[in-house]
Amino acid sequence: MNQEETTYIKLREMLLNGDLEPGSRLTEKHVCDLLAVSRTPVRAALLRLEAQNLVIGQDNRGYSVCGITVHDVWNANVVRAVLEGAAAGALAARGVSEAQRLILEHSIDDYSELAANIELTDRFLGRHTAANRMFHETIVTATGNNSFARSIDTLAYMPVQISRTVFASDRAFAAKTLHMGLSDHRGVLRAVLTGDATAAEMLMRTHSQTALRGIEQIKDRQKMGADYLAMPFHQFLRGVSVTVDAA
Amino acid sequence: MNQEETTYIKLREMLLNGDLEPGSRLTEKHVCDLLAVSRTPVRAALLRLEAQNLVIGQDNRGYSVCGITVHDVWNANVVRAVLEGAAAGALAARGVSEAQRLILEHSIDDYSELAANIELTDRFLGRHTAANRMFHETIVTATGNNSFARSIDTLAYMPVQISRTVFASDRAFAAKTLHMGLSDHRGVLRAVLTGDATAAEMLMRTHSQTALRGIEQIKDRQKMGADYLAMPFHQFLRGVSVTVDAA
DNA sequence: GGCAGCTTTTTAGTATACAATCTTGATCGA
DNA sequence: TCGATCAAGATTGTATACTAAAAAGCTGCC
Repeated sequence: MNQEETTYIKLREMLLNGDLEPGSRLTEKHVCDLLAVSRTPVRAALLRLEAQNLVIGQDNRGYSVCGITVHDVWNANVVRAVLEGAAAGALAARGVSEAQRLILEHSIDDYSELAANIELTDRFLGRHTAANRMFHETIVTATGNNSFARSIDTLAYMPVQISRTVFASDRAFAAKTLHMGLSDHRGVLRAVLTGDATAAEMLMRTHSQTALRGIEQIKDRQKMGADYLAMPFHQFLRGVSVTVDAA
Repeated sequence: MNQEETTYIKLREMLLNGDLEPGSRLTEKHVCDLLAVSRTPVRAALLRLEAQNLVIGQDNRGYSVCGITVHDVWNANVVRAVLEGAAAGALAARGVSEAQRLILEHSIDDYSELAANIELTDRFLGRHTAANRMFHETIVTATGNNSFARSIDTLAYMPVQISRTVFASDRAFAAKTLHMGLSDHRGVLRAVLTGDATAAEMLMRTHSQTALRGIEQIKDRQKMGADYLAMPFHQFLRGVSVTVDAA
């Protein structure tokens, strides 16, 4: 793989992990030394990261690390839920093809199997993420309006991280979320298939808010204060003890 | 201004104008010759344009010009309307500050003045765009959730172009749109101030769909076939004869 | 005449030298 | 002592040479 790509990926990883102090300056030379590449791939990586609001650049002044707080992720998920809700509504109004219906039903079958036999293994978490993702992405892409997909892509990354972390950290919460998620998916699909756009939108929006329940669950369990929303997101997640059984 | 910025702006202008054949390849050297700059600022500009989906890059193969059809703009505006609707709903639920209320009312006053005395001058169109923009942007930013603003930013550019073009091309349509727009804004503000989130969302979503009426108006007036949605957007707009009175 | 394989050419990826700009700190004067 | 001005250093902006890889063209064989 070329360096432009690896530089981008490594730097993004560091930013999302919180390895770089939020708000601190990030000079090109600093990144060059850090990753042992020349300035050209570094500049490319920084431009891409700026478009994703992970860093912010000022003219002739280089870049600063954007701090992402719990509140930012909360806000992003609110918007994501709105968009996924609208996509479900649009899909109900438009109607689904036979192939799309099969994919949606298949993802629900997978999900159902998982709900019947909960484990806290990496393998299980991976299968759950895949089934969940298949349902959500199919709803969105099946609308035929790729503005939905593009807008959601930039918002979904962290909310999905939450779900996975909370799942892995609390068996009871995982079980509850899994069963509710299953019934949510079924409800959305029913509304979509019967062409009830209003119901589909409302159900999907509510369902996609689930990540916010995950945030509140973490807050309560860790006995965090009311200012937890101002915490750097990576720090918030890092506080959660994850217990994954051996697969 | 530095070349990185001017290169980006000029190239974006050309892409949005349709000066470059959609689907055609766009090599770095080609752009260098076109704008008489070296490859460094060109690469930066292309990376930024790729993030906005105006060009698409393949590994080791450079970039291609993304063709934007009328359908793409239609889809973008559907999503924009969803987001602005949700923002209005969120704002109604959250409540507005005194300062925000004043700005919204002021923008409506401006709008009202314009509706009372319609002209088709550049100056008038500029004032209308400003008043309209002030209302929409304030609704969105006042939510305090900047994920709304960021998502909408990437979607609003072309829909706004439509409004302006249709306005300038048809006095009767302009008058109708202006009066409806005024009453829409008033309705949204009333719902927001009374805290009726459901009404605010619905009214704002419907209102933001106005650009789609503009598209249909152009289609009908130009007597275009059913396949107008597949047309390149710039070509679609270029077909509209704009008649602006001397200011 | 068509096609495989080689060669040439084009083009993106990378590194780096140099220029322009901004920051920082020191020095001089009031 | 405080402030202004200038110099030195750091950092981004720009151009360009070089490298690697892919596309295009060519040649000779079947």
